Parts: sequence; C-alpha cells; structure tokens
Amino acid sequence: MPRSFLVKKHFNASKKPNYSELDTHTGSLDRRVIISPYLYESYPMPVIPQPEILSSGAYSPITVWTTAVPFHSPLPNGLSPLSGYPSSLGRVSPPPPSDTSSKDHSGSESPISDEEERLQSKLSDPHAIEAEKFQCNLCSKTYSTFSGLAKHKQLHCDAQSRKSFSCKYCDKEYVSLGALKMHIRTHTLPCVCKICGKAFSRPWLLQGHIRTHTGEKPFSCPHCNRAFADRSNLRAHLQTHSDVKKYQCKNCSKTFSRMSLLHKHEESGCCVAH
DNA sequence: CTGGGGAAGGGGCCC
DNA sequence: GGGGCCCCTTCCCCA
Repeated sequence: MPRSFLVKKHFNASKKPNYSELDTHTGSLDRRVIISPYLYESYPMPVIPQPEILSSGAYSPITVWTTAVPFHSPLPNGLSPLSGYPSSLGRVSPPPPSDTSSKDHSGSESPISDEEERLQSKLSDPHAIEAEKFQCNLCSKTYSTFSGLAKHKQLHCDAQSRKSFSCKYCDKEYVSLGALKMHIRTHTLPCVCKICGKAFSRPWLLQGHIRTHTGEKPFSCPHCNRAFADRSNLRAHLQTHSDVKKYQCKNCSKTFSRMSLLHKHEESGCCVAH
C-alpha cells in the first residue's frame, strides 16, 4: 500500500525547522537540479494516461457541507454581524470569547475590526440603520429581508464558497479542482519507471526514483563529501554535522537531529516519565 | 535501542 | 490551470 494513503500525523505543525543555513553550507550547489540528459533520453517521461479525473463522474462539485446556515434558523450563536446579518435589530449577541468556530473568515488579530467599528458608528445613526439592507458578506448581494438573505446564503453563496471536490477513489475532499487532480494522481500513478515498473504520482518522484537505478547523487555534503540523491536527505545528513540539534525534547531537553527521532524518544516514554 | 541513510509522499509556491 | 520544484515529513532498513 502506497504511503500516500497513510494518514498524515501532525505532531506539531507550527514547529518548522529552519533550514536557511543550508544554502550557506551548500553554497556551491545549484538550487536547480540538473537532471542528466541521459535520464530523459533513455527514460523519456511516461505518457500520462487520459486523466480520468476530468470525466464527469470524477468529482462531485458543489458538495454542500452540513455546516451551512439552516434556512429560517435562528442566528447561530457566535454569528457576528460581519457574517452578513446586520445587528440593526439588536438581536445578535456577540460571540462568546471561547467560541473559536466563528474565526473562519477572520484574518485580523484585532478583536474589533474596522468593519465592526463602522457598524458601531452606524448603530448610533438610526437613518443609516434604516438604509441598511441585508447584505451577503460573500458576494455583497443585498436583500430587503433577512429570510431572503438566509435563503441566498444557503442555496447559493455558502454552497459556492464551501464547495468541495471529492475523490472518487477515496473519501478525501479538496477545495479546488487542481488539488483534487493532484491527489487523484496518487491513485492512478501515471508515471511509471521503465526499468522496474514502479509507478509514481508525479514526474519528479519518478526522476528521484530513477536516481536509485543510475546511482546519480547530485547533492553533496560540503563537510564530508558524501553525496545524496535527494536534497532532503542531504539536509537531514547535515544535521549530523551540527553540534546543535534542532529538535529538542521539551521534557528532558535532549536534542535530536530529526523530528522523527524526537518523536521516537517521546513515544518511548520520556514525556510519561516526567 | 538509537542514530542515520534511503526512498517516497503531500502541500505549497512559482513560473 | 498545470508543471516543476522545494520543503517537510514519514516509513523502512541497517549499523
């Protein structure tokens, strides 16, 4: 079973190692890998089969998620006026501070946005309130009634903005067709190695695989002249030369050259012991 | 058991 | 929008 189907574990997605120093260590390395013409001459890129993903049944566009605002439902708790429901009637209570579900469209770290401030000023002006219509926050369409806006959001705008593209081979969903196409390649595996027949989802994966046959190792360690076929493997190797390991156990402060080694260490019971 | 190398996959960015 | 590439991550294997 290809690893692509394994569930990805995000132990700490926010902790990203800084590899910026790699360039200084490998200053002589060209950032663009020059693939030997030999590879392309002897092993031309495979013809990608007709993309099944483009067939009409490949995906199901506009899959309305069940989180859409129910028609004629009361305002969901935590739904702010910025969600398209003007608070001119004074019915909308501010979302509870602990509610994190309403952060979907909030890119601002400030608890009070400019739009909220403008709304506050409007609230102080009754004439402005009267002139206010029920406006969709997604497409700016205005409606004279709240129910009209709610129906619009349920049947059109929310469905459009939250449409998903479902893989017909598995239950994964993607927000864009491009992402779905890329994913489906992990099922169809259109790039086949002509030497061993192993199939890959992307051409560059095949190129990397072909290096295992040719022995080409374009990435050299500047410290020990050891060569690698994969840049990421060189990067991991460079950590072995470093006195300061990037991955540290937060309990015992022991450091590791790889995150996977830290994970092993943590799973072995260090964190439990402390 | 630990550390390291090899191989591979997915997401994201750029052109 | 698609391809190429990079980065990060994971798994397997071995010393």
